[in-house]
Amino acid sequence: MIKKASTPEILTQAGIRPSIQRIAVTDYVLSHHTHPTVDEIYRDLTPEYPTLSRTTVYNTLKRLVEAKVIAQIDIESGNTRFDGTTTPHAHFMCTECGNILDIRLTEPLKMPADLLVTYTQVLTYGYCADCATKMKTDVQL
Amino acid sequence: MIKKASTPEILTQAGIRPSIQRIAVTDYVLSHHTHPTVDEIYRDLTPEYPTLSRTTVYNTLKRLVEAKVIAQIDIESGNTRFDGTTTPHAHFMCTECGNILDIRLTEPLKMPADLLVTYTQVLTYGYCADCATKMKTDVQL
DNA sequence: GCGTAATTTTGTAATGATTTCAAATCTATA
DNA sequence: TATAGATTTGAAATCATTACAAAATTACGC
Repeated sequence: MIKKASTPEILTQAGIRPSIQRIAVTDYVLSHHTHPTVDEIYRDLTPEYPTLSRTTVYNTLKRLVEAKVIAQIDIESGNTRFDGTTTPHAHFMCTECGNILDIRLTEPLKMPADLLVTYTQVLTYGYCADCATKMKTDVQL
Repeated sequence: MIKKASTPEILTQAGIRPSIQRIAVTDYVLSHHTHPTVDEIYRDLTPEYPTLSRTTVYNTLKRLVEAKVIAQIDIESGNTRFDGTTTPHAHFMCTECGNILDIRLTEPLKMPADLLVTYTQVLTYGYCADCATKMKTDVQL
């Protein structure tokens, strides 16, 4: 039986001292699978942590990304998003409704052997199932 | 014998009126395979076109991307880059020296059938061949 | 060619995400 | 409990990008 590590444990293992704020931010990203932005995280945590500063959110997220506890997703320029899932997977963003989906990659990318690849980001764009069908209805294809 | 389209022709076909400035910016991106940033393009064109405005460079690049004449690469957050090659290929950025390489994709990504994918960006990071060997030497692996 | 409307360019100002920084607060430990 | 070190905070700075309105250029009818 493997016990799931608690957020403070995860932080300690990553060499990050588990302060109240860091636990809150980490918890948020690990438990919400919505690929939240800095501001979404800040807004949602503010009611419970009224003194929380945006800077702390920025600093914490940066350290979490560096420690590979979470992943940074630059799928939308000008709005960095974060992902609690760090196992390799692709992302799809619907350009119509803005939804971001996780896509399981079936095969690893074949990269030239002389490159030492440490990180890969696969970003795809288009119309999600819902928006694609809505469009067909709208234009009577 | 297929004749290569001239830059004004390319612009006209894309529905963009070929002004002097637009031709210069388009030419620059199509002929430099360095994945330039807005500022690199602006700086390099300024000597020949002293009145050129940064806004014009931004506007032109935006229209070119929309018309799919060039591609936008968001491999480095906070520094949008542009690519004259629009055929599908991946990018690799060396986090040590900053070089960006084109990577030919051997197999298309398998995406869920219910998604209508219109654009894909594959971004990879790590150490290029040169920097990887330098590191080995440095640390005496 | 000339005048007028439409388009494009320009430069400045505004925006907005992110970073910097120093003071205030908190935490660990002796 | 005192103190040093780490963390948090909030205001100010930074920097890429966008908005906007005036100036310049271009297209086109007369």
